[in-house]
Amino acid sequence: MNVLEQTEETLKQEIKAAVLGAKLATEEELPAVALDKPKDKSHGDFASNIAMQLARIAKKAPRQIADDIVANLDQSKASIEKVEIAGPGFINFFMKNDFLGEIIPTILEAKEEYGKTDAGKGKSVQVEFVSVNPTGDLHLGHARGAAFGDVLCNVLDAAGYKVEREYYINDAGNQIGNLGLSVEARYLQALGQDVEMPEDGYHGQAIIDIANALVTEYGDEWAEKDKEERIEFFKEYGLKASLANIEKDLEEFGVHFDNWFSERSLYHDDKITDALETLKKGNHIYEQDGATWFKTTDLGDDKDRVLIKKDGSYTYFTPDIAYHKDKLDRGFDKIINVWGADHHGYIPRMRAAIQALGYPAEKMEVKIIQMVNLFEGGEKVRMSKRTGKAVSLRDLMEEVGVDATRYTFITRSNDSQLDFDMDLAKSQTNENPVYYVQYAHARICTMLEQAKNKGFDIEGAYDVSRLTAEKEVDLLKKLGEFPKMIAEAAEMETPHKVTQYVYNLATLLHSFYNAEKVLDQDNQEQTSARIALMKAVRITIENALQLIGVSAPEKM
RNA sequence: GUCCCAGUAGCUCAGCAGGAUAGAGCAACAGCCUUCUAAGCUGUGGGUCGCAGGUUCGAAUCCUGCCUGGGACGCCA
Repeated sequence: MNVLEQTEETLKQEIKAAVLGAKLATEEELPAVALDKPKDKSHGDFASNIAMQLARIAKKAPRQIADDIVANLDQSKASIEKVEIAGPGFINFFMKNDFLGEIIPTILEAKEEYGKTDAGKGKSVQVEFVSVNPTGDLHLGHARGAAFGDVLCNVLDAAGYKVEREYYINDAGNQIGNLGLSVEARYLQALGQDVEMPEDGYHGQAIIDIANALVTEYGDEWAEKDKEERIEFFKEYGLKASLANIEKDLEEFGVHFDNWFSERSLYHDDKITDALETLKKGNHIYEQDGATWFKTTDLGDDKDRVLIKKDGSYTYFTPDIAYHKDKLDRGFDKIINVWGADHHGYIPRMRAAIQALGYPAEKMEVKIIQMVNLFEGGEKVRMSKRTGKAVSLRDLMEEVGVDATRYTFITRSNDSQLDFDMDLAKSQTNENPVYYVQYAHARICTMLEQAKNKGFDIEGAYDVSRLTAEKEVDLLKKLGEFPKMIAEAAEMETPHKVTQYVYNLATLLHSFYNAEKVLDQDNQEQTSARIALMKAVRITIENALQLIGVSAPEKM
């Protein structure tokens, strides 16, 4: 627990004691004491709405209750400077700023560990994300999902959860057959033959590249062979090549998976028959029209779903149930699926499956990533699956860069659609928030460099009580919030809070920088205190950027 | 027709585990570089929080209905 949280906790205890002391409510009646940070500084450091909440219980006017509470408050214990009652009955607490003095030593001590907490209490969470079919490149939408999933994992990890990142490889369905046919067509085209792409073929550049690689490696050897044998070979070759591409792109994007789970393994390990058996035992299965059905309507879905088609093959759903059973059987406290918006309709049936498998529905959580609209030159770019014309993750990394791409994706809530403006993301101007934050970091680095050159002792003793200027106090308070912000982002699964936080911190830094001079030969004490502050800000910015997966440059 | 997401400043979006005068960036306007990086700072203007009800001491936030935009509703994956 850091200083700020400790202060808050003590204050809560004192308020509770005061309420009980004033006999406004019994222990059982007392609602949880909540403190929030007022937006307006004139409302103090913390505000409590407890008086309003007690109005009904105590049968008194909120302001009267607030008076009673304040009268019973032992102000010495919680390092309170001043208490005010305001508005309809808010109690505003102004804290003695001495508690802020702890923040800098805490940060300088913790370094890259600053921000981490045990808020998650070691609970295990598995996050499955990206999981793109291995049939081509990752496009814009996948990139958003990748960034979101990865940063969510970073945040969960920092907040004390045990996190596992997993990619589910759909290497067993029809799409792999189509992949084989697509590679074949491209291969024969590369050899100059006039063949058409299959109906549900994959038109992306990635397949053309794979076909070209085949030509380079085998020449026209495969054109001569038996068609069936050829397609079988191309299937496996295409699968391997696609996966390698995907993994390479993701690694370059800074996304690393702990586990790549193959759908095929579910067949080999009899996991699918096991899962079906479990459903059958629970009486969730029936036969109709020559197919096997899962009665998901019993569990909140709006229609029943086929598991085994008339032709005897499984639907996509069936191995996916087995996959989820496998995940749950592995004993995670929670599994999170990050899905594209086009899959949201799939949630009720999966939730039904979770329950039919004997798990509580809440074990699985689905985060839906809304669509990304691409803008270039002020125009919305139309993507076409058929022609394969789409902006890929690779394009983004090459044209925009990893930092700006990741940052941009994490600025918005996952359930808002996102306009991705290529020109803006590429621009190295003040319109682009990622540079604004990185600039703050680089600025501090330059200052510290200068301090060294000018002979200041940047490792020496400092007296934090010298930091009393308004902008210094603002910075200190913001720095103190960092661990709590991470814990909140983890609990609410809202990684975009991190970009918001670090942007605000950068704003305070820039503002401070313009108002105050750090290095002052005539004021050594103030200088050492400010150097320590700058170091703490730098560490916090770097840690925040680290969570987002964005670099913290020392020079720009 | 059913379901999901969104609707907040001119634009893009935060805020939505109910709280005080609704925020940020961009755009607009006016200032700040002989001084640690001007990719920066300071200030001004800008709002029926889609609409209508309801719950509440209190609603952008919760509930219901409607409107608009996007998406999903396969024995495809």
